[in-house]
Amino acid sequence: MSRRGELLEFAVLGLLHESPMHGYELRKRLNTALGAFRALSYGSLYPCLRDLLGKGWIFEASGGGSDVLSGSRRARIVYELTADGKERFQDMAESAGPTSWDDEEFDVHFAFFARTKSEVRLRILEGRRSRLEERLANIRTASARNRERMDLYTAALQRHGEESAEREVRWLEELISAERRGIAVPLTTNPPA
Amino acid sequence: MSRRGELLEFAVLGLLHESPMHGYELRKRLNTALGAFRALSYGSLYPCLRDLLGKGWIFEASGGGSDVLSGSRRARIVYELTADGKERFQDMAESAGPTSWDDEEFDVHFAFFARTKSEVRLRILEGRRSRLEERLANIRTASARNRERMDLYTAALQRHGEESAEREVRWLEELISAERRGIAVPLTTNPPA
DNA sequence: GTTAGCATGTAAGGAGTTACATGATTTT
DNA sequence: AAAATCATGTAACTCCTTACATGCTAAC
Repeated sequence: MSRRGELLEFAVLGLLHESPMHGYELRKRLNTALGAFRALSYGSLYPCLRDLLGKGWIFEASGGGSDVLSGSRRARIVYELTADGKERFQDMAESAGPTSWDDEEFDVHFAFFARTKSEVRLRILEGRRSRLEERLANIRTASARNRERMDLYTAALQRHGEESAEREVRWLEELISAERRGIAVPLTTNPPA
Repeated sequence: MSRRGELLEFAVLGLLHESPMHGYELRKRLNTALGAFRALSYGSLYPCLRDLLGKGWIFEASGGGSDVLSGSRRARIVYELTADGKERFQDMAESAGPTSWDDEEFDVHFAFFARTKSEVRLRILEGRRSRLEERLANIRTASARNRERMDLYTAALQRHGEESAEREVRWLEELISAERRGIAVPLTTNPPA
């Protein structure tokens, strides 16, 4: 029992793998860095951390880091990965199942691609692409079938969704061909001025 | 009790407002036409229909429609809106609260804009825009703050999210200015060849 | 001095999925 | 003859949010 948020656990382990952190900051990173978890609440995060402790994948490293905690605010609990935790993270990053192309799971996997084998990266990128192409096909047959009886706004929404999916497919295509050529990551566009 | 899926109820009423339908088809339309409910299951839909019946907002109009049901497959249950149901739908379409700019709720509201007052449409479009601009601001400060310690893939994911949000803001801007000029819906792009 | 941000947690409940149960019809 | 699609429904379970509870510090 207690299959509490596999995906959330994966994301938390991944962020802690980069550097030790306390809960409050973890939440902020989950909300911004990762596309998934736009609005994750503490009511999910803290119980998740409790479970990870129980499993022995993280431990409390409260006062020890390079973090400046001179002015004492409320005692922050800094979490760090155990050896087991690092192993679990690698297992999760290395495994690509049919759920890995779901919107949220894809985002999380992608965010940790730097610690994923190239071969697995490729499988996930391709899986994601065919998932989106499936979606596109559905939208297209649906809008062909209902052409007449659909009002302008519904059509506009569908068209917008179609365009977004098309853009993501192109993005994936770039990433896939770069991956095949052994290049790390193509920068999507020129950086903001 | 039984505050079962306000949003789902709204969407179902909206689709039935267009034309009577049975559950199976309703699900398909919810999955394709509306951006939300990409993967709605029967386990959510049928209980929802049961509740709507209980509230007297829809009724079973099984054999009566213009639908061809010559070759009898399994008896389909076709639902239709009651007068109360139409009223409820109008109330919901007309009301714009702070939740109306959430991803899913926005999509559903937008899909039914044809039956929404122009003034309300404008409020929802503007609310959605500022929600997205808020999100953009968050992403930008976060990526400025972490510039160094972020690996290429995490950065690429964030950049992609940023671009998607930017595109949606531009899309909204077109819709808003068209709405102000009293034009119905600008076609987003040239139709597919 | 009061609002906003930092920081951690719990209990109750909402909204949905998965897996199950059933069976006809059309396509391959 | 097998597989896919049509069609309806229930029970158990999962994951997450909301609302609550607490208290300190920085900015306005």
